[in-house]
Amino acid sequence: MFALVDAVSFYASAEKVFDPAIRNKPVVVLTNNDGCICAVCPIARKLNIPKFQPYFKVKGYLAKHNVVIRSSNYELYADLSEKMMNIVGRYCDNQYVYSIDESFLQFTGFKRLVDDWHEYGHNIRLAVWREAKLPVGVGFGTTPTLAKAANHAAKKLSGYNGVAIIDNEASRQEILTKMKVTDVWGIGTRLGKKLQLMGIHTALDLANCNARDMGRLFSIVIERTISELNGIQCLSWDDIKQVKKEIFSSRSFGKRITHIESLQSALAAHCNIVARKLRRQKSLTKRIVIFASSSPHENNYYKKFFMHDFAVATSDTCIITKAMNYILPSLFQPGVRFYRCGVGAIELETAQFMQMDMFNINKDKPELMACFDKINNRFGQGTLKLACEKSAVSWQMKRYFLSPQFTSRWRDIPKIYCK
DNA sequence: TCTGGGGTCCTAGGACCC
DNA sequence: TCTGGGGTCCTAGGACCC
Repeated sequence: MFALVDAVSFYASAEKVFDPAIRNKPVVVLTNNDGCICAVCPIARKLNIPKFQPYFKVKGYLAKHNVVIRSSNYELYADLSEKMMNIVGRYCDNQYVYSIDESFLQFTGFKRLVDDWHEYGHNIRLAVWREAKLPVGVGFGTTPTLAKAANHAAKKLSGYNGVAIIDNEASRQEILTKMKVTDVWGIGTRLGKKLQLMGIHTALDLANCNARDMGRLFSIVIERTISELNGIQCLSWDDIKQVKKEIFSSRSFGKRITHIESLQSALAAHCNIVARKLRRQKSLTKRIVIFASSSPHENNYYKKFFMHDFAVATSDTCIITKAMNYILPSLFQPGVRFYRCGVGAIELETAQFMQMDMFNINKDKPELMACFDKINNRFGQGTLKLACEKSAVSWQMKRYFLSPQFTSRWRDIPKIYCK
């Protein structure tokens, strides 16, 4: 048995945790640079506010309906996420945190312990609400894809009230019939349209297709999805938990950049993030890609990238940043109004089986990096950084509607007034 | 003033090699 | 004289997710 636990519009709910005044109001959260809407709370959803629309296009509509607007407060979300995951983790010895607000649980040998999954799911919901003030949905299923489907039912279909279970043919049919095919995990709008033309409208329609034929027609992904919808497990626990095959860090700037120093500062920050992520999943990279571009919405769209190969795979911030600095002059072009840049680690290998090079001395400093991580994890990211990262003032993202750093800054700590 | 997110994986097609 | 197989790697772009 699998379960998927995730929060109801996590970012919007997180904004409500320390601000009871907005709990009963429509709230939306914007992406970096206040670019698009990325989270819509259930109250705001009733106003038909579309997700991932540019903010400036719906500004007027939001103002008209007194919608509360917040910029993304990642410091806050990261803390609340950790808190939520710890609570959920108490209910299963086998948890995988899949994204900032989702975690998969795998229950093996729980038959004797749990005789009512429904009650168990509600216990999880109750605990998260009581301790973290976050609403979550819980979906149980015999495969990861069915757990995802049940989670969808728990949150979006009427009559489930936050918990849904697919553990027999009746419950499977009932839920899949009520789901649109595009609500299935792995089926997006593009594939959805093609399927509609084939007369496949609901999740059950899709489940009833021949997996092999559909696989030939589309891809291996859809083949696995169909099997999983039929209770045949294709995604093993190890698949879900698999380490990333590539790691990127990129961001658009708060304002356009025209100086090489600013670009260097931003790229150095991305090198740092990528290297940290590599170390966290115990990977090394053999090759990185460094890229920068102007805005695709403007004329003279400029877009460039460069690859760099390492003789010995690495996760060392200093080595990766050095490669970036080497590439930087070729990437930069005077006159271009840079809008975005980033760093990607591709071709990863596990740190456990490090392949050395006979003619190159390994310059990694694992002890230094371990110390670096320890200090930054304890005192906050950015406490220690390379000099060429400088400060982010020239390229920092716009966050006009930022809520206080309730959990990560002393002066923002919530205050309770007693009469 | 002028505005448009970020991350990961898969696939098709071409180049190249033996 | 002219034709033919099969594998790997690279790259751009597509698709999906939250």
